[in-house]
Amino acid sequence: MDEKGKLTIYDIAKMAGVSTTTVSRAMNGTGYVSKEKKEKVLKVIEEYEFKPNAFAKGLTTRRSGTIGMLVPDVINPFFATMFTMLEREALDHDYNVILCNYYNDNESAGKQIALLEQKQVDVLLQVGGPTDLYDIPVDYLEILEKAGKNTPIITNGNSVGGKFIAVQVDDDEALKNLLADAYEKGHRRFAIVGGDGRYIPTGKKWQQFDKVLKELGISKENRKILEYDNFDSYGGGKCVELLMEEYGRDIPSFIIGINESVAIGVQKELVKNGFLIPKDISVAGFDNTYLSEIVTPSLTSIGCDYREYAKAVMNIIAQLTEKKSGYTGEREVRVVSHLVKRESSSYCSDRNAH
Amino acid sequence: MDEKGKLTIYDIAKMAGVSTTTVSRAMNGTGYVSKEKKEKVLKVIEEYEFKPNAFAKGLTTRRSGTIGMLVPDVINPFFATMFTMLEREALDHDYNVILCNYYNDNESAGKQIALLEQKQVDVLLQVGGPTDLYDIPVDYLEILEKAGKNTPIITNGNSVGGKFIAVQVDDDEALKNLLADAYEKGHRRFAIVGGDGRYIPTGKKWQQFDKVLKELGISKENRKILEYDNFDSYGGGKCVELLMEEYGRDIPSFIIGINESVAIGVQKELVKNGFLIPKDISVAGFDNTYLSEIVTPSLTSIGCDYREYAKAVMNIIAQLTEKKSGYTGEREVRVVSHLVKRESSSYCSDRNAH
DNA sequence: TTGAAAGCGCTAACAC
DNA sequence: GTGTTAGCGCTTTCAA
Repeated sequence: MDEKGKLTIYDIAKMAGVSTTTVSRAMNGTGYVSKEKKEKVLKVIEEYEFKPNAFAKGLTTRRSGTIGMLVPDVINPFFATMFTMLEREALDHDYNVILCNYYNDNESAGKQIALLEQKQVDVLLQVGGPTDLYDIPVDYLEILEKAGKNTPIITNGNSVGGKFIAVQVDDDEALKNLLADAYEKGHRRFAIVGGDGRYIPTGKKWQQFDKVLKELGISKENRKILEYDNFDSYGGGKCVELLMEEYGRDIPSFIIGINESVAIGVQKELVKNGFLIPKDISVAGFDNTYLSEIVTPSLTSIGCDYREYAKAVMNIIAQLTEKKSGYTGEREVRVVSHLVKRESSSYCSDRNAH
Repeated sequence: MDEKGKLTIYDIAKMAGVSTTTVSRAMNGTGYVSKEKKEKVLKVIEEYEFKPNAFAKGLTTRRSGTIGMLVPDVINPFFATMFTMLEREALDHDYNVILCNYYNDNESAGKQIALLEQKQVDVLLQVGGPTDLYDIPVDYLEILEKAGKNTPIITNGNSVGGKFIAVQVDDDEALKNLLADAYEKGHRRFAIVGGDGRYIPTGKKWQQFDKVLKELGISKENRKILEYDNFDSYGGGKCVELLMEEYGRDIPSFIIGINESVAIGVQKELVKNGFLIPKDISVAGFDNTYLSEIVTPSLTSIGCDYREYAKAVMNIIAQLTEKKSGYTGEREVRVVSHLVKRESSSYCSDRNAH
């Protein structure tokens, strides 16, 4: 027992009348231990609530049981939900998650990654931010690749040609359903607003938006893509302003925000300008966190099952940390989204206007 | 250099032509090192981007540079904001935060705490949940106290007679200002809804609500306290239903939700029932996260400066981990809240009705 | 001002 | 099946 009163494996070994090896084996289920000794050891451990020192363990095993997760902003419910579900899965595997916010500040991200490396995280998961870009900035990529030499990296965007593992959200089918349904309900003028085309998730949504509407026979000018380099509700409001500058009050009847925050900003600005939702304009968004549920009116939204996403990630991590062979699974995994219809979208009120 | 290609302090020592002791001293600023050697060592470290293994370091120093933070639910922006600000402060001190959600499940919390103990977190911070109770359940308290023998514990509620350190949010002054302003604007019938009186934050808000209104001469029946054991928007909606059951449409003109989520639920349910906010009813809440800003109408809210809160916590942690003396500061620290008025509260439309 | 050497608490060959 | 022993990579006495 050390000075702080903490038990060590030696104390347990002594009390159970066995060697430390046997204690270690009994705890971890590695190697042979007779049933009686195992029970004895486990009983002592339980009785004294022995908790092995993770530092000593990590020093020898070179595994920490810790996942480093990098996100731009947990205050955004999308990332919070991602984290929450991952953490829940991780706990089932006796993993912890160190969550790092980097506020879209690549320098801060660099510092965080260095700290995570020191702490010997078993894997680095980056959700959102630079790894979502088609072209990751070279300086940032360099930081990641250096870390990647010792630590596997998972992203939700770019796999950089298989260097990292990407677990992506696939909105294609759900977006198609959303648009088909809107068409069915009489909408003929659409817009998708906000976001930045350099980002993979934005790019994919745009492509599918354009493709599906084209197939439905919607003309180019009625399938408006409005880029606005901002992913929060402020950006959504701004987009409505821009639409009104262009069309006056005759703006598209179906507006999709590039993510949930943008869609909420769109709603707020529409209401401010006297539009009724969904009577005058229908609105939809992505991400489908609890926010879509609580805003007024509640928001039609496309999002993945976060639990499923977390399971996919944990599944990869489990494979990654099994020392036996290297990782042999896919370098790009997809988790599909679903459409949840709520109050913000409905029939087009003047289906013959256009 | 070990098999994974990672540098050790031995490699650095060799390259710099000094002993490992000197390298250690140069890195950590402990003990004497001549200027030249120090510079030499630091140059080598920088050049090879040496990152000392935190396990080995922690094994000897018994400090991890990690804070364990326990919250019921990071998806709730209140906790997310708390975490974000703490993490930012922590990073400035080269600390990381391991965030643990326990979903109001004390058993899960127990498992998380055990894991955090193994990982040798320097301090345990619990925000929300059982530690907010005037009477912490004995089984939970036992878990905490056991952990507390090796690890200092900070809560935002109960200090359990000085056993833990409590950093509390003090809403008293801001709540007084809110009520005085409402009175000024003609409101004479008030309600504070949601929450559970066994929780310290709820209890304190109730006390102040009652005290201030009494002083303003508001009768007992016009300073309604409606308990509802639920802290989310669902609970807020439910409270409006209950008020309407009791008063019909003649409900109090000024309704305060016990927290932000509840207030948002109140707003949503009022709108659903055809009330206009703030024309018919004014609404206010607590917490004042970005949600208060983005909901429609934006919500008048009372909340602390989270940055300031985080600084207070980090300040304590810094003192706690300075080995020299034990912690000598206060066992209960307060961070004051401020009132932010927004669209949801305004004049009472029928100031002479009661 | 510097370095040799002894741990920190655990795991994993290896030998029995 | 079980135990002995040699590390893992750092810090920290202690002696020089």
